[in-house]
Amino acid sequence: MKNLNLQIEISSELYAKNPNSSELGQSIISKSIELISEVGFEAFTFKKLGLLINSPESSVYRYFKSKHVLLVYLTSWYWTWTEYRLAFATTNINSPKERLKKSIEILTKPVLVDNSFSYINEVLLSEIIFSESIKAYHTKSVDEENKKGCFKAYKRVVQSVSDIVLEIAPNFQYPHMLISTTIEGAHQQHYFAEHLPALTDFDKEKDSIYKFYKQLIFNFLSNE
Amino acid sequence: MKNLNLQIEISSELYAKNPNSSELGQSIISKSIELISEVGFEAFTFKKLGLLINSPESSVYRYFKSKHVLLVYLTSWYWTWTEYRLAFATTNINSPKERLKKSIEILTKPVLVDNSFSYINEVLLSEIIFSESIKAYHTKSVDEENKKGCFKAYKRVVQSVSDIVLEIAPNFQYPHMLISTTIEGAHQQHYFAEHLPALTDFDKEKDSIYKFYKQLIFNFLSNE
DNA sequence: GCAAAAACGATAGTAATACTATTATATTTG
DNA sequence: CAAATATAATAGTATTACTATCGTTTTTGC
Repeated sequence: MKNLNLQIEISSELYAKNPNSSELGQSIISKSIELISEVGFEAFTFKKLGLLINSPESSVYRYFKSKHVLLVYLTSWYWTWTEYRLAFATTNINSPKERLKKSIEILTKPVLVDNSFSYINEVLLSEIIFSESIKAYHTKSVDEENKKGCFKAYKRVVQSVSDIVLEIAPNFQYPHMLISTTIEGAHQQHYFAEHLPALTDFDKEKDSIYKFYKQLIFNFLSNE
Repeated sequence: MKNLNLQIEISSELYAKNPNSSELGQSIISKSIELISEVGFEAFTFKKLGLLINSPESSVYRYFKSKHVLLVYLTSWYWTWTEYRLAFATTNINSPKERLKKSIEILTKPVLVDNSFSYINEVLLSEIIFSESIKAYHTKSVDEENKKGCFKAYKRVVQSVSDIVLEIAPNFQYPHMLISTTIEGAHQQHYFAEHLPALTDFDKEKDSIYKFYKQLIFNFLSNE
């Protein structure tokens, strides 16, 4: 996967000027990932970003019309990239159960190795997605942005994994619910483990979140 | 429950001056519920609230030191109230499965009837909790606020339902995960149904979210 | 290799937000 | 009824999230 030279293509709705098209644009992306993961999305401002990249705020605004749109861009990048990861992990595997298992792994475990997809640190990006992505669609402008297709990549991911679920249990009524519950749930459980441990279950072993959702899904489907 | 004259007591960490102690305080609470559910938490400001209650911003600040603290107060009120609802719904029922079922109902269905707990509109409040409560603990100040006990009521709710789960399956490893996944998941599925339907499953019947989580939990436990 | 276009940097400015501070008036309460 | 407390009215501040202008640099298309 490292050397395929894939281009993650992001819908032009999500930027004013394609950040992939210039050095400044690329450094806006890579440094904003660092800055958001450092200070959180609330405290992240284009002014601070400007200082980091030695450019004025106004230059950042030429690429993204607001910090919110930038976050939506980052989530879209992440889900497009995750689509590829899912495709690679499940291709050539016959057993749908095996494919589902691999998919659950990808959806519930944070990324640990930076494949260095060009200028993007995927480890930090996945941390941002896990802890901040909900803010990308929990706004008053969801409907409008959804119409413009800003969340297509995420929806495709949910759809493709739901399709595997339906291979295993063709009459199952809630495939999308099950998968979006798993994705969002895993993100939150990671957050709880770090900040509100009373809401989760303390784990000596690292993989308890993955194990929990794997078991949850397979138990559910086996009783269908 | 209506006529018990219960007082929901909220920890004094969550206000500068107890809003329950004066007319102004009570109208701050009731009108902020209306305003937040109307314009969303982001667009909610103490200035707009001041206009609604015919008082200056500065008076609101005497009760709550920020709009964030006010949101935490509202969620704390909701979970304290929900604790009572759970207790009433499950008391005198021997079967733990029956108690769990009733609890799931309370946790996953939005409130439809305003019991009119004094000045608080519980229907609107539950809508706020379903769509905005995540913003109360997804901040950089979680740890600090958690230490002060701001999220105790929520944790007690998760604990008490987890205890029922453990009655049914004493060796189950993930009771808190299961319950917090259900609570947060149900909230999100309601949001998805309204704004991002591709992430959920379209329902002719109204109760599909409740049914989904009920089935999820009982299938999980029956395989233990 | 040069003109036109595009991108960028530097700077200024604005409306709104999230508060804080001050003081005078009204209300409560012991 | 005096003292304490609560409230209203008003002003002010730092920060945020932008928008606007303009001169300089860089890119590009011929």
